Amino acid sequence: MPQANDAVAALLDEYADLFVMTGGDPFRARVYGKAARAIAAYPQDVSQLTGTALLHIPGVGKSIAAKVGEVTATGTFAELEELRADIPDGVRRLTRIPALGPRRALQLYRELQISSPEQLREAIAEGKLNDLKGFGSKSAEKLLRGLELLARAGDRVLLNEAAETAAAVMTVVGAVPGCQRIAPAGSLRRARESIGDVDVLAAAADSAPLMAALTAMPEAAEVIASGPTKTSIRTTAGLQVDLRVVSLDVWGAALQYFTGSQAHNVRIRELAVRRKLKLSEYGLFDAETGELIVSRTEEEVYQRLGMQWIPPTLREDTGEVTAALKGAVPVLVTLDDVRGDLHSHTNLTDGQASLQDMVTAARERGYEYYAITDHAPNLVMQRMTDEKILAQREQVRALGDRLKSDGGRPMVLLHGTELNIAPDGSVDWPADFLAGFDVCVASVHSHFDQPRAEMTRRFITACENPYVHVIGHPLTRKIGRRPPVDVDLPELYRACARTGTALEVNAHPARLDLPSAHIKPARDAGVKFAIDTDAHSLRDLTYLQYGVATAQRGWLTPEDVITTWPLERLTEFLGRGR
DNA sequence: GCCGTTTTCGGCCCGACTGTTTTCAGTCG
Repeated sequence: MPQANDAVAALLDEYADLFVMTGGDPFRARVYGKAARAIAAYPQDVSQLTGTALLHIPGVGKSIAAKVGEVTATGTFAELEELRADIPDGVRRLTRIPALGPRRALQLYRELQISSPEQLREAIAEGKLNDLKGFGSKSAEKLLRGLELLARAGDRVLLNEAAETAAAVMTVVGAVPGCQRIAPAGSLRRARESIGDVDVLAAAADSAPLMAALTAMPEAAEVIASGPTKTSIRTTAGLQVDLRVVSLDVWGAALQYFTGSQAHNVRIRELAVRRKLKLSEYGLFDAETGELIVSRTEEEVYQRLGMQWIPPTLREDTGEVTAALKGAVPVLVTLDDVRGDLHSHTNLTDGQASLQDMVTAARERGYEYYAITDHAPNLVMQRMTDEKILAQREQVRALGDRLKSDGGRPMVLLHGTELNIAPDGSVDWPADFLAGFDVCVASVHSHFDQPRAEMTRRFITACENPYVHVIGHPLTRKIGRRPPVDVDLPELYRACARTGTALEVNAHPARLDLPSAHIKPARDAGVKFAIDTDAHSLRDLTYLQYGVATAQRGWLTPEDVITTWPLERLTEFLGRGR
């Protein structure tokens, strides 16, 4: 989706937030938020659209279209600037603290002049909140926990944002004459769930024009450091980007070195030393003579150290070096292995796109099967009814039939739902109704704070429901924003393995849930996985890659992932126990 | 502010939970 749309959407979102803070009509604020999401998901660049064309975007009327035009012309709009003048930016950041919403954030600012998380922490420590109306001891405690979570997330960004920044840098720097190769490195290449700074490695005989291209980018707000081998900038979005340039003949050694992780590199270099070798970003050398042995490719470097090449997603020093020495590195699941998606939404509930558009986009991705799984009635805000979901089923069946006969790429449509796991483990519909679905994902959407024993019981009850096939976003965390639920994981894994219930690897970059660290233990307990996008828009479908990378970080092979299986085998899995 | 009619203004995803409070505001999904 066009980048201009993201920028416009961000401003509308900010306006909606500030508008709510100042006590504005919440319905009006909601319209801005809704328009922002629609614009972010809109396939055409809104800065290129005329006023009347803008009105075709759902939720955009005359007033918002005019603001979009103003943003295109000036980079902002007047009403937003007025609110910005009233409320410091830090107050909006306060609302990123879980349990602190817009109204109380503004209260903190108006009554105690608190305009940053740091100031809030101090105020709590000094007991200043004690005599503030509406804030009791529980509030202070909860805010402190929220502050901790926020601090841990720090200035790190989600994987997709880092990847998009890297892509922009690679497009610009890669186009400079003399740039022979360019690739992402660091934690981005390893696909960690959040990224502190973006590392890009390039090869060129002369680094100067590449560095100049980076610092000249309009997104470069600040040049932190600039030299012949490394240049660092901070983007307008506050993200640090490091560009390193090496000569092409040391590409492999440099890529290995800058990909890390640090722990992995330490392990590898220790191994080199024991073999009377020395490994650096410039190559693998004979430790005594200093003679260069290999440096051109990563494969050569690993091979000369007596081990298999290790996929970047495994380089965390969690057993991959030992495996590589034994020739036992698993053949990891790849994007090409994935045959379908079992979790997606349409605008029947909270998705942005129509059934037809989602299906068309899924088909273009080359899926063999694709499931529509809109929300179920117990998530009341979604207003789902039996009638609506059954009517959708008719549409899905009809569309599925058309796909078979229109001569296009074959893709089987599945009709499912995303159920809500109630605090007692029950789900929205009784067995006879659930039996009508091809696939049921069941997820926790509320009551995140249940004690471990209850939460564990809750999940196990859901697993034991024969109509529940997949547990969606199992830990329900949002990276940097909401902690995972407290559940006895080994118990959960045992229940999944016993009942043949798959755990989802939710591909959304804000979720990546089940988190990679938990995937391998679950796999070892006999659990199968579904890599799903949980797509709420056409763009979300492209996030599948992050789910695959997360699965790789969990050492998964295609055998472990039901969404890589042929339809026949998948169908058998979905039909078990009935 | 947008939408869809009821075609000119009323309704807008709705309910539960929490912590605070004596009846409810704020937050969340």
